[in-house]
Amino acid sequence: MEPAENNTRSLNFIETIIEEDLQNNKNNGEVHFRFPPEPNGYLHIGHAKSICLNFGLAEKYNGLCNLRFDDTNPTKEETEYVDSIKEDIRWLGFQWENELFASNYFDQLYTWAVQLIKQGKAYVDEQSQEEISRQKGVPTRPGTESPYRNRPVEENLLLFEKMRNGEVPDGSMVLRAKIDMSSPNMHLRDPIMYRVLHAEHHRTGNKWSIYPMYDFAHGQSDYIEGITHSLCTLEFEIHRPLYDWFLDQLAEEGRPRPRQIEFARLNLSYTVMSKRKLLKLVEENLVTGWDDPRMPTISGLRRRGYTPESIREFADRIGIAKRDNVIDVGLLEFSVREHLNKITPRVFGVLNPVKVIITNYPEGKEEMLTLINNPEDDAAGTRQVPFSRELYIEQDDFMEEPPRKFFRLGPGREVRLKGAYIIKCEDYKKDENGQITEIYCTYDPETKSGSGVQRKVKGTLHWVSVQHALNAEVRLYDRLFLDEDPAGHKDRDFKEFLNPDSLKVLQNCMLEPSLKDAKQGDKVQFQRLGYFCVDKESSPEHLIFNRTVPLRDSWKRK
RNA sequence: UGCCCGAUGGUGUAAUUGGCAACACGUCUGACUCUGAAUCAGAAGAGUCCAGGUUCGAACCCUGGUCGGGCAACCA
Repeated sequence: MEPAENNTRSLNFIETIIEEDLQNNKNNGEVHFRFPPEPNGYLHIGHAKSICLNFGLAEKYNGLCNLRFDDTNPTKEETEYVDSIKEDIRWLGFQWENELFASNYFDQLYTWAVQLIKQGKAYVDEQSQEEISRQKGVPTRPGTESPYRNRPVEENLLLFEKMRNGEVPDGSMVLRAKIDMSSPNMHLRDPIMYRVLHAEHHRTGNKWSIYPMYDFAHGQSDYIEGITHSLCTLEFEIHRPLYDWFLDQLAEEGRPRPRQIEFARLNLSYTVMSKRKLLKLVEENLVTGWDDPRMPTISGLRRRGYTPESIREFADRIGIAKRDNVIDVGLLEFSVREHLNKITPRVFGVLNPVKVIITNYPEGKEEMLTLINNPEDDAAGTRQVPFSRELYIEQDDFMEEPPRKFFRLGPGREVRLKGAYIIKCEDYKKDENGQITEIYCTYDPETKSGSGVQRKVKGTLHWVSVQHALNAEVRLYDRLFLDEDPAGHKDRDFKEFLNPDSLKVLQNCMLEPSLKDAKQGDKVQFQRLGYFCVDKESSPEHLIFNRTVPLRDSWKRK
């Protein structure tokens, strides 16, 4: 196997480590990863980065990747989240080797805890939370030792037993590792291993009244599963000495010993990424749910019309490193456009319709015109679109007093109706508000598309035949926040930066009839406008399209 | 004022491990165009946080600073 040889792309720092390990035949040349979400919320694009990293590395180096739910805190975790997480990972296109739970290891963890007690390396502390936290000291000053720190092993054993048996109330006791209260690393100041929690666990029910803390569970879970490279985000860097300390006590010779490696989490401009903040948006109904198309959640992006391929491509583009970063949301948008451009059929949809009447086109006549479905994909074929005397075009495509560089319709101007004819604006009608109500045009029968005419006009418009048009609702989504870094302001709440126009709902949009049977999730390009997909709330009676992302627009930008 | 990380165009990531900074997004030109899209061609934009040092040669090594992030939950 020569992973990197047919790929000239340079390695990121984690791949470099892995290839070194492989070369040294560390862990018998095997690599095993895991993605370890806590089932306390929905996955977001930041998790996607981690998923793509772990599963991607497993694929690249012919290894395995587990899915492990880090479910050590029953007060926050729910099955609903387990299910959504699995769905999202599968949707992204990855398959885990084993579906596991940290709670699978509660017995083993308990055994290890007892072992540490017996070795005099753990003790039961009966002080209050406040007391313990006070003794912990501050980063710049050492802590002080608990009065219970040196109680006899037998007593510790007995008390720990009581904790497990549910004989003591929540918060009354904890099991602590005996390490070093004066360590400059706060996490080494006798960290808590177990707390008493009389809570029902989503998997173990009421079996336990004590639950291990992250630090006592994570590394050992990795070890049990034979994980070789345990990848996590930077905030766990300071935990690594503790991760290693537990393994030093418990790991046996000859078994793969996991190595924790930290990388920088993803930050995206114009959004927030913390589960807490996302939960807030959901709870306060500032969005419609975890899968609101404006959310950076996987389910939100899916509903918005993103493809798994585009997200994986994005994850690939942003790279892996250790420095803090903020990725321009434009890069995400570029990634979807790139994919959608290749795969979506082009269709006509008029979002803000205004009627065009072609005065020299026979009344009652209609013809079927042949349109190319996707110029990027010959296999996509063609479709028939009805043309008739009365059409809808976009309001934006007509101006009473257009500037020179406006290539669209205006009094006396000519444009091509895509796939149809060149028309000329002869007249128009306004209502009392100055709103254009009807535009009168003549068409040139000699200019039918495909007839070989050479006459050129600068502008090309999309259109929909009035009598054949499908009525639809279209939801235009924009970024959720107006500020590049809504969570980055010390004195302002991130919600102050919500974009009031992040959703515009348009009714009575006019679509070409081929969209009649569009199904949930179908993706199309409304020509000249953007990429859209059929929302889950859509029905044949009431079509609803979400705008995934607009087309690049070098006209509007000026 | 402790400890741990980090610092390369506007944004991200690279640089064959010491050999005169590359790629992508973005921006700007232009070509093409029956999508002002896509595509194609080109341009601008950093001299690698700063100051020393080692070296024929430093983004890479050393020293000292500066700035940014993280760490004081019975959360993960």
